[in-house]
Amino acid sequence: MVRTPCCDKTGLRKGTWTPEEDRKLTAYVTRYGCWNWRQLPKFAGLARCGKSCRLRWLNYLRPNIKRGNYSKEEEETIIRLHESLGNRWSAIAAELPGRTDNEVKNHWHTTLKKRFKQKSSSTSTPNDGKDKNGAPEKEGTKLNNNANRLVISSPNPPLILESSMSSPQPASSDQNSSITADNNTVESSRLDSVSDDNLFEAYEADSGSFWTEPFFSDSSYTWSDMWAEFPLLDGEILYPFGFNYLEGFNL
DNA sequence: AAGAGTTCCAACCGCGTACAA
DNA sequence: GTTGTACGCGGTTGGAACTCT
Repeated sequence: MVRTPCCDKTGLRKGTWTPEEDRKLTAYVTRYGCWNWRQLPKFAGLARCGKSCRLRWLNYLRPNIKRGNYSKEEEETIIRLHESLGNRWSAIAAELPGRTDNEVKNHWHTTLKKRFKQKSSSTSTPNDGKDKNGAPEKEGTKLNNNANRLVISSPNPPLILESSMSSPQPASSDQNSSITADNNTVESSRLDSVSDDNLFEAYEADSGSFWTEPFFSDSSYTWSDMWAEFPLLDGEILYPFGFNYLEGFNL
């Protein structure tokens, strides 16, 4: 699905994400987490609004996203939950591992709705006794929003250090951090020379499951997998908080 | 082959909620 | 209690891909 990229008045890009943007976002989020969606694009070197970054990550780039055909079981689950919850897509998607609310919603509108209508036309009206979302109006159906929220955050939210024009620290307190005091950059040689496993050893050891779980609840998907998918380009330096891109941004 | 119509889905937008100041 | 900020959710849109004529 390709949308013509364009720019809005503020210079922020809109429209289809390029592979380069995807790579930047993925590289940044997997390393530093989503400590602040609003600020993230600046540090990740993306000319996108935070909202757009969040959506792209959650609906497309996030690990373990299941794409492609829906199984019969998944479709039945969607139909069943839609009957009881209405258009609460995030709640429905929560019951379908690897599926996003957007994807579930799209699948409903493109495929299942028609099927459901055909099925129910012979029986009763589907919206009888339902609220504005199409959910049954009964006590206790109001969901706790927080319960359905995907929490992707660092236990140690990165801080912006004014004195050094520095930026949020990596999510772990890695003593061997490759961030240097003077130029605040990651040493590309280190990134280039170490294996993927070594690169994240310290992170995983330091922060344990807290840091990895939100992204890799499926243990079969690892940092190595992620970096294999989104490697740094030849000679590219990943600046931890986007110092190579800060020009033009007012912090 | 080509134009028209339809389908699919990525992405945008607006609103509601949570939370901090 | 009010205001401002950030985030999440659901509705909607736009355009490529696909199908039909």
